[in-house]
Amino acid sequence: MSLAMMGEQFGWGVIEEEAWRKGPWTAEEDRLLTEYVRLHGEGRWNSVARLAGLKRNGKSCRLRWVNYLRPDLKRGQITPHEESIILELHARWGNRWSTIARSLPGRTDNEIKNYWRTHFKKKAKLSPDNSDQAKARTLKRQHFQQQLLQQKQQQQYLQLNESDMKRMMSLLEETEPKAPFMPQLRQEMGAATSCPNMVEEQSLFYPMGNGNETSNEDVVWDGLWNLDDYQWKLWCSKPS
DNA sequence: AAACAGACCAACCGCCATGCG
DNA sequence: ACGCATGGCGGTTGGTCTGTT
Repeated sequence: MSLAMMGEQFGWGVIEEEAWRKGPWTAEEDRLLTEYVRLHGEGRWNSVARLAGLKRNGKSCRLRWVNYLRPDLKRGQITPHEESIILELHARWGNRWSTIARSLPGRTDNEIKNYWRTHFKKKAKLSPDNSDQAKARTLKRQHFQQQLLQQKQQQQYLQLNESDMKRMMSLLEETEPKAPFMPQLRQEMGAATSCPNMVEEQSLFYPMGNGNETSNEDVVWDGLWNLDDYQWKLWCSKPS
């Protein structure tokens, strides 16, 4: 007899299924969770589930909020600059995604993890020709998704009321000083990071720019697309 | 046009650390 | 000191979409 059948026979499988919902979140669930967090703040995730009337466990609620519903999330495609930071920090820290994410405000560890896995883990295995094709395909896809996202964000902004805006601003103010890419700090520390391995061990300085940087840097990173791990480490250890 | 392969990403799972009674 | 609850993290899975054959 399977576990499922036993559960059905004795009832507990059914009870369990009723207790916690799984799978994709509905718009209504998102609304309930967002509303609850807006009123009571983050934390106590198990209570959130109960008090907000959600049939989701605390873990699921936290994950949904952190990875998808948080108002300070940046969303949209990773910029070349962010990409360089991800590569750089991954070379330094390995798969410590949450640590890497802290240096990229508005990005989640899950997002970075997914990005790295799809863009870099397999990238090294591809031949140059396939790599070009894949990149072109990815860019095309990203462009399309970006358009959709912009439309969605515009709609969301229109729906934001004043209190939402205030909350967002206070969140930004809270996170701003912790951001590791403050130009004045960079000056004070005299950091010159023309090569990834020259970043300070604990103090990180990553000017994010506006995502429109192109030209030389893009050319450099285009070349890096095809580096495998070993080549990448060699490149990192190059004197500038 | 349909089948297939690969890319992408949301969500789940298991483990570990921490805080609290 | 111990056990429990909770939150955080990294790895993995599964569904969907898109491009290729």
